[in-house]
Amino acid sequence: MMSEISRNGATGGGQPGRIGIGLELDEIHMKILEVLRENGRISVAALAERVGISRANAYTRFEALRADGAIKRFTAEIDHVRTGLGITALIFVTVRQQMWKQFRAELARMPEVEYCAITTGQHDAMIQVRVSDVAAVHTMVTDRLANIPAVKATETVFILDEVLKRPYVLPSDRDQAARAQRRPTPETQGDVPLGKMRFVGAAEGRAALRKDT
Amino acid sequence: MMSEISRNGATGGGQPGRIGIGLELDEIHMKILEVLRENGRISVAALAERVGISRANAYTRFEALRADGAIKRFTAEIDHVRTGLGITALIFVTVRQQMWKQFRAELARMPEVEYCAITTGQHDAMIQVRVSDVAAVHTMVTDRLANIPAVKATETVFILDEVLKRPYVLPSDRDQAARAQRRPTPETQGDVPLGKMRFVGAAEGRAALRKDT
DNA sequence: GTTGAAATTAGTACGAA
DNA sequence: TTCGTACTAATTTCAAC
Repeated sequence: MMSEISRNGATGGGQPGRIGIGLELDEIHMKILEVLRENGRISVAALAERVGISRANAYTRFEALRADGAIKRFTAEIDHVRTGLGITALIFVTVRQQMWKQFRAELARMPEVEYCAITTGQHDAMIQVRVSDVAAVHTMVTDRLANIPAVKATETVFILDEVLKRPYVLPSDRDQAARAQRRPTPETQGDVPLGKMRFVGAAEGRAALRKDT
Repeated sequence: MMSEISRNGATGGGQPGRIGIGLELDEIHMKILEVLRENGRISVAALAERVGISRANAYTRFEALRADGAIKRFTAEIDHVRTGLGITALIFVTVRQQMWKQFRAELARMPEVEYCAITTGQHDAMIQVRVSDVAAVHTMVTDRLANIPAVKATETVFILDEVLKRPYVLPSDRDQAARAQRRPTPETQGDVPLGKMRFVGAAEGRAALRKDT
């Protein structure tokens, strides 16, 4: 039902961290992942053909990727609107320090939470919830989250539209985007003042896009 | 590579909207989705057994769910750290009104973007990116996003840890959480001041959890 | 909506390159 | 390692109930 997933170690960049433990991923492994993220139910035989290796090899690599953990699981993407959970919201949570364990434990008891990440910045965590109506969001925030001592404050935002959702990003995508990257002149930074990445004041002229709460 | 997905219509709650078009989802359909989101590669035969229906019935329903769009696709969940994309960041974007089309078009050209949602609140959109190191985030924001005229401002936040990621939330989960919901007293709102859901000031005593930019 | 049997396909094992 | 083949087991299809 729930799953602990890899720590990022956002300081990263330097040490290889957990990378390299287990098998080395070559180009063919990446190709396999590429196919599998688009069609998780493809047969290994068809996979072998699309990647250009023998069936036996495909079975070996497929199993290796699974055993190594590079492939964590296979899943079905579901249309939430069709299943009656058409409302999606993001709740930014400020957590009392040293009460993280409790916060995590409570999260596990909330099935409407699809995703939770610990973030830098103004808040400590972001959770994404899927519910049937806007009232359920309010209930969730005021009744359930508010009852967790670890939660100091929240800020809720509704998702109006999910524009893009890629199955899973892979490094090989970068290569395909190489040409897309060649644009007028990289030096010309346009008219957008983005020197610092954080806390660029961004509250102006967006009176629209606001229909709730 | 990219996929347009369902509009939420956050006003929701009232009209059934797109729900009901196509097939009615009964309890068994939900059970099927439940199994499939956890194990997208299970055989239909095994699925039938776990759900408690005949194989022929399972095939019929499986195909119906696929055709109807309730199941959008099957995908493999990949360990990003193992594939070399260990850094995850959220970029909140303020978009110039009436330049949304351009913004979306540019998004499609950025393979490092895994997710993009249009939100209410302080910003207009949130995008999630996966890259190999923190420098790549900076490059992405200053070189690529800054060059899009539609982008007025951005605010970047790093994800330090992904605590929870459910394959896909279903309404049936709510039922299982019914008992979890029974807690001391729902009226006792604890010590958290959460009357309004939005813009509860949340900048205090979180000096830690900050290692970047 | 179910069961059971045929046809097809998937998964395994092993020797050769 | 990877490939090709033969073998075994399982799945999917299609029929009748």
